[in-house]
Amino acid sequence: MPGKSAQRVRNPRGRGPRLREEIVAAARRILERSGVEDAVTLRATAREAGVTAPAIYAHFPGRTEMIEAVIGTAFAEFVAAVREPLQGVEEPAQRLRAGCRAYIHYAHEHPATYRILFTRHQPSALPVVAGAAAEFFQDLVDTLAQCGVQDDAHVPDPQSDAIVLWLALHGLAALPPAHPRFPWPEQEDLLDHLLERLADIDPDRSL
Amino acid sequence: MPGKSAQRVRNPRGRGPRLREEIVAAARRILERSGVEDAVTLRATAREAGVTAPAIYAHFPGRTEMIEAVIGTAFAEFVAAVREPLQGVEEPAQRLRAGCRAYIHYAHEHPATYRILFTRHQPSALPVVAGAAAEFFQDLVDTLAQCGVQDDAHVPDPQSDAIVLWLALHGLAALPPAHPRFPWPEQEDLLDHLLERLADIDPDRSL
DNA sequence: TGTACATCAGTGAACGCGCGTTCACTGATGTAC
DNA sequence: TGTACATCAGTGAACGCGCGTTCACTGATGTAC
Repeated sequence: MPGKSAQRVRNPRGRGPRLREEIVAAARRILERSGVEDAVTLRATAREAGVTAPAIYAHFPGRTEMIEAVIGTAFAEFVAAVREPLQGVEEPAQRLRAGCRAYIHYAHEHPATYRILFTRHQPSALPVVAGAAAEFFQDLVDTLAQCGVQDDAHVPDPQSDAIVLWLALHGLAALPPAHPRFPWPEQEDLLDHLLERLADIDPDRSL
Repeated sequence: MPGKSAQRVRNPRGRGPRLREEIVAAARRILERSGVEDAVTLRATAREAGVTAPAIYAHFPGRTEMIEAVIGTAFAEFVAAVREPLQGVEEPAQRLRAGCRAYIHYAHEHPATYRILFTRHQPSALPVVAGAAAEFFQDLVDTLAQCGVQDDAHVPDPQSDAIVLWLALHGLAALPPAHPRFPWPEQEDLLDHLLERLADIDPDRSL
């Protein structure tokens, strides 16, 4: 009854819990392949993992909790992906640009995952999610503050500026894929323009 | 078999097509009530409309087309809602502010509808949608151009500025509802800040 | 004015399907004696 | 070293449900004669 292709070998004695990770990974593959959360059924996930449906109940109380686990894992991965390219970059403007690029890049590489993280009807109550969002945002505020945005007619306010920047980033991540017939400019150009307007950072395509 | 509450009376002879509108209206109620598109099943919509499921096939080839009709109707309503408050307002900055407020207002009053219009996996191929989006955006460009954004270190570029403004508006419309645990500032303040940064418009709470 | 008839706006029963979940079970494997 | 036994990692069959869609039908109503 499991997937014909998989030919999964049963986990050895102590290693049962390993299936949990395989289930989450399978669910994430289905999510990205189909693009929609409701394709991630318990049965489809079991098939993808090469296991029968009831086997999932050894690791999750039900489908709801399985999907919550997917969200938690994905959010952690997202935050890591946005942070990773900052390693070793010192100059604030370059840090900001690198982080924003990574944000957009992740969203376009994993559109369905991004959507489940940031556009869901039922927001996840997972502490992981709230924590990760706060962490990500604090990074943004700090970097922006280091950039020392100077606007003549404007009192510096990194907190509010960071929020507006995040809002625009989300727009850039989410809107073009949802309205592909609209004549969007190049993503890179849009990001440059956005950073210029919102963080006073000159375009720099060197990175 | 129809909904107990409805007690619908059958349409008179020539007025069969009226049911089409009732079906779309019923589907939109279910969409907003549930928050998710996949709750808008053919059977649930029929129940809500006070009709049996097969009756829908007289007006739509299937569920897919029924949902497309919902999207088309909703998009037209959205564009009208954003335009309506501009009537009679002449001053460009006030026009821009009024339009943006209406945008955000619509999104928060009809979150599920906004989501289906702007965050769908499968973008609608309806010409209505592409047309309405283009129309809405052209308004934004024109108004922004009339505002005559002046930035010292910046060549005016209403087209790009309008896009960035739209991206941020979308963020403001979509992100706070999806992450309610994040400590967002007041919507109005955020919108003010956003317009100040992206359109050089001073906060004016008079309107 | 009366009646046969066509049409219109639906109904009611049925189909096959995939779903989430429950339950009793199985067979390999480590452990105790 | 051999064997009984407990445990672990699952399987297989079954349930009731709501779904999209098809099909034959019905009953009210306007129209032709």
